[in-house]
Amino acid sequence: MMITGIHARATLHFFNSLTRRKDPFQPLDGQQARLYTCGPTVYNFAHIGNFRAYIFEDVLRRTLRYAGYGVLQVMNLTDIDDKTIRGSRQAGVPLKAFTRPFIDAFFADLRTLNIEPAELYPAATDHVPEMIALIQRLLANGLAYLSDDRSVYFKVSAFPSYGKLAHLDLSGLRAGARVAQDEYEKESVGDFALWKAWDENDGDVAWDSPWGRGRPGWHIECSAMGMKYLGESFDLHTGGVDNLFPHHENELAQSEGATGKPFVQVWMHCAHLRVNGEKMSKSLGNFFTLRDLLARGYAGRELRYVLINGHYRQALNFTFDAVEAARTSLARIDEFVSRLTETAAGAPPDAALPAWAAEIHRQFDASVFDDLNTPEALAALFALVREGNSAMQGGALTASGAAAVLDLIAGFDRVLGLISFGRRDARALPQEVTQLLEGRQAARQAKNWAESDRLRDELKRMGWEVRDGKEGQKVKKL
RNA sequence: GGCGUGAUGGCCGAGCGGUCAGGCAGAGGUCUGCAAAACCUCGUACAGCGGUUCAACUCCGCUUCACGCCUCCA
Repeated sequence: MMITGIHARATLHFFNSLTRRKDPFQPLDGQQARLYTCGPTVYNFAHIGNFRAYIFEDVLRRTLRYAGYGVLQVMNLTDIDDKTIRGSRQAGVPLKAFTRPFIDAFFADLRTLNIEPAELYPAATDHVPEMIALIQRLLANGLAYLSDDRSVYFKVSAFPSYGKLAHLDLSGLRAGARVAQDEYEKESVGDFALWKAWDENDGDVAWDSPWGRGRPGWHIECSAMGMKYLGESFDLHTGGVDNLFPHHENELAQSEGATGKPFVQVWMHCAHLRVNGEKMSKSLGNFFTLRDLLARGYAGRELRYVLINGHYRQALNFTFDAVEAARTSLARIDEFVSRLTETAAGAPPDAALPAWAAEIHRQFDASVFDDLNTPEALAALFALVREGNSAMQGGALTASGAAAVLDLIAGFDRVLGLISFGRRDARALPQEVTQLLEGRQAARQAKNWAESDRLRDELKRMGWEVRDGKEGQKVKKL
């Protein structure tokens, strides 16, 4: 790929939830971005709103690589939590057996959406010792305490900067209904569980610890696994906005409380996907899983297009009209790539792009490097489609020029991930199609338009679209 | 109540103090036997009211409406 490498040391800007500003970004070690992305809780199929976050993270890691950085990404699998435990008990199977199918489905869904795999997918169940060790550090630092029921809580009042990520002042926190049941175990309402003593709802999901049988709290999982694989300080931590508080706030407090070092350089959060103006969520029940949408005949890349057609920090309203529009838009891009490929005819790419393409290249890079502005990047892509088609139509694009533009578009797609997957391979035409085309060719030479149209209709019924151009008939599988 | 986000043309969706977002849909045109594709042209869009400014969709204030977080949630 020609463009690889020329972006080395590109200046990236990301909006940091911690500073609430767009800040310039550099990996701490100058080379490799270490990225922690909160993964799925594997008690059910993920929905398209969840995938908005995973696609945002995918665009992030692709952009980092496009910019010339290495990426080490960790995405955890949350398999210890109230819902996975409840599910496994209801199903009457061990926890690992209960979560396995949802983990498999999750990975299948990632492939459907052309989401690049992370380097590591650690599961909470495999990291309980690390979590216990971290809790011990917090106890030693006076930031945690053991309650009467042998649970361990984080002591928020002992960590003065608590609330700095979510920008919340918890001094006025009032006890809500949910909090009340634990209240007399905790010293303060804002305190949260690091270790939960076993209770009957946990069944046989329990681990031994210095404090007795029990299980880790949700937040400690990400701190422990993040630090294990990415170090005590790393570059980027992402998730949906609803993770900002309490989850990420707690993670930050636990991690910095244990190490005394800054935990994460940049926190990034993507906005919600809405349906009918409301957040799409499992608790509201207004969600579509990827499977639901595939069953309706939509393709992974069409959904991916819809999800990157809006900026990640802006709420996005999911509509079927938008998916239909995505389908048409993608067809136009595919058509362009085909024409370009034909024009290039295997020629080696020119060293320099045509001037118009070079300008679009600049625009594309500026867009994605500025806080992942994918809508603008798509606009640049369409500018390329328009200018390129125009140039080819006017015979102004040489084979080598077309090859160079093809390389450029392939470069764009390293970030967007829309073009190079989900397209049907060109296959040899079936015998009967070839015959009909030959018959049609003869009819056309005889200017027998009625017969020509009839054969075109027949081919269409068989699922082949024919177009007539200067070079003769072109056929495409519908 | 606290913190925060948003209101852009039929739909989706960027953006900036002063020449264009972009896509889809629609209208007209070029090309074509026709069709398709492609290209060209076409929309008095920036919630309302004030203010700042030579100039505001873009900055400030207020109003209205919508959405999110405030210990399940991507």
